[in-house]
Amino acid sequence: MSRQDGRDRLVSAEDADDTGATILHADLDAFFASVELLDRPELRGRPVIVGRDSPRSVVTAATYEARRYGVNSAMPMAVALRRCPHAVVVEPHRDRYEHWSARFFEICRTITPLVEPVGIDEGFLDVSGAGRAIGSPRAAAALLRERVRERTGLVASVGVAGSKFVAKLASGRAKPDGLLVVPVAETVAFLRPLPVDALWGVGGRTGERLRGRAISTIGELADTPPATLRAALGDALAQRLHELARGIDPRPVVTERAERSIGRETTFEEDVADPAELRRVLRRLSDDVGARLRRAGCSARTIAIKVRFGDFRTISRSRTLAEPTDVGHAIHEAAVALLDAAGEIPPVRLIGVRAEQLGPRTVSLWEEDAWREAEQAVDQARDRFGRGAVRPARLLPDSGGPRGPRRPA
DNA sequence: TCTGGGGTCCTAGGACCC
DNA sequence: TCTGGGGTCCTAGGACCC
Repeated sequence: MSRQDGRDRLVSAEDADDTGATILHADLDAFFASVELLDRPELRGRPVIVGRDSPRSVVTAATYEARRYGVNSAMPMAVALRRCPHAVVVEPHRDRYEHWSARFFEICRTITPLVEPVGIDEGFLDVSGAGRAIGSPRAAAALLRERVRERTGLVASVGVAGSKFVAKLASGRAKPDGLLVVPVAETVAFLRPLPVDALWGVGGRTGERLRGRAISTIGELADTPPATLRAALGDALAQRLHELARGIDPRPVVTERAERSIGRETTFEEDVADPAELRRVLRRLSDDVGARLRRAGCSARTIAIKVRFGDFRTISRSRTLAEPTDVGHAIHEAAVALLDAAGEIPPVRLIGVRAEQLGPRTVSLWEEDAWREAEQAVDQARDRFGRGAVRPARLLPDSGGPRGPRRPA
């Protein structure tokens, strides 16, 4: 895999053959860190790490100056600071990232309406139908980079290829501040020498498993009989990887995708053993999930909890409801029942709630209606006065809260 | 070194139905 | 009599991605 510090950067010549290479992958360089630099230009040129200042936090993003010291995303903050003690640590500002992310995708849509966001800071563009004003795929990529730089001050690296997967690899190789075209005819030659970890879907575990079978490069994987691969990896993954390794990736650029789950989880600074405390936190998380379901116009059929213990062992429990819900109160009841059913548990490091099996909102018939109305009132007040303006009394510690609304007669 | 939070997809076993 | 097979749903866990 690329080292992420830009040392194996690869960009293509002006005259690279982009015939048929109609997929672009655009990726903002060191996005969160770059946004922080927009707001604090005096930090330019210094190693900057974005992350929370908390004992269990990890690196959210790092500038290239910090990456040169071996600092990378998802690394524990303590490790990062040992490697780069003079780094400047900046707390994340979600709302700023969302703002610039929206600007970025708007600019992408000036190139083509066929834009598929992937997370907050990258996306695919299908430029096969781009008009004369935009030009060839390579010209489209160059124009996109120019517009992003002019209109945001951020830098996008762009990969241009015949498929999503190869375009994504190309943008990764082009970083930072680069543009790489992989000519369609050279796709397989480009792929073969790369390590298997470069394949989409190969992480630490699968990489190890493959190397254990003497499969280290994409070329070696492409040459492995499918049956051998299936035995090692299971049917679905084996087939996907075998195709990707031979440059086969027919996935189209999709502009919209339905959400499949909505969840919220939190890690405690110190493990929590007190069941009452766990229930209170579940309340907060459940109310948040409910609010997000209502905003999305969804109801959930299944509620799941996730609990991680001090030793990092993690369990999940889920339950399908008699009736779908978008009400925090009902989500909380289900979550607490699941937690109780788990029995005696060790102290908890992380707890989370997730709403699954989402569908369009359904009208509920029972007591939830009253809860739903109460929670909608809170939604509206929050919309008017801002987050944090309203906090149901039952969320306050030790209050026990008022009694819930009564079941309709 | 000691591991966040938002997600997606896959596997495997058991229940249940025909 | 001691035992089929396919399909679907549910649940738990795991790998992976950004």
